[in-house]
Amino acid sequence: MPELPEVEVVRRGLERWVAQRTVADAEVLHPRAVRRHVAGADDFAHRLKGHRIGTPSRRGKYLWLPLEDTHQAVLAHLGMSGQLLVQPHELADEKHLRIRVRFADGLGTELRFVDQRTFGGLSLHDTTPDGLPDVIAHIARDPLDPLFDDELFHQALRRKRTTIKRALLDQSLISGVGNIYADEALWRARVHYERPTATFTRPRTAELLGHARDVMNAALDVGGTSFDSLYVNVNGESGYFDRSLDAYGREGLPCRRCGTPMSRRAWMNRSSYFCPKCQRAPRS
DNA sequence: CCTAGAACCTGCGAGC
DNA sequence: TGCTCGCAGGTTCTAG
Repeated sequence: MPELPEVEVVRRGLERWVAQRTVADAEVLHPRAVRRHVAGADDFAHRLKGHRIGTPSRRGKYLWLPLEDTHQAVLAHLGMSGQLLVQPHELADEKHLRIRVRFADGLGTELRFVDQRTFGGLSLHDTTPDGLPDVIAHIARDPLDPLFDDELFHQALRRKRTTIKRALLDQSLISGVGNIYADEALWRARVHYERPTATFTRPRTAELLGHARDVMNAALDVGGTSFDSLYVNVNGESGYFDRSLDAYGREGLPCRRCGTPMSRRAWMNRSSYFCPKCQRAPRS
């Protein structure tokens, strides 16, 4: 389940292995993987051909490959199970290979988009003057972005009439935080997931943001999180951070701070993990 | 306009 | 053995 740290690891891999290479051709093996490319699979493949890839960028969980000398970029989202792999030509196709990009050079490798559940995909979009694909212009900066505005985020929290975990997952307020890191940051900050955002003071917002950054940076240091074999980085190497998780997936296990058994609650078609003692429920 | 909840998708494991 | 069902979850769409 790639979240921001995993996507950044992938971006770095692409920067090393794919940037500055020219596309020879692209092959779409499953149309759903390019469903966000409205003009269709043939158009997607045709438009990539002959263009050189620039330096990959990322915002939140989106990453994109600029096409040099155009105002367009290939936008990628990994969804829940997507992988971008750089593989030797001769290696057998993965079972869930959806898109293949070949290059016009003698390096002997190709870029593959593999995705079991096809929540993710690739698409081609015009870029804004600052190089951002137009369709993700509404996505907020992520907490690891040097230009993320803490005060702006705090003011947005105060205006909302919702609860904190919902806000953390709202990509228009803050991007790159998924279910796992939301639970981790809330546990570290000792905040219950249903605390109303309007009750947040400036110091409490700052503390929560600090914990979100800490847990993401820790994951980044070890190359991302993985819970099963679905996630591997651009070179096919898994990153393992799961042993370091304090909240996510720990139902019934003792809280690492106070020893109280951790709880799980069904929430928005998924789960929230928290310590019932350290993270007190707000008065309702 | 704002917020809450469902839908999308596929493989896996539990239960019958 | 083989079936059904629940679960995983980021984003987008729809309903209220």
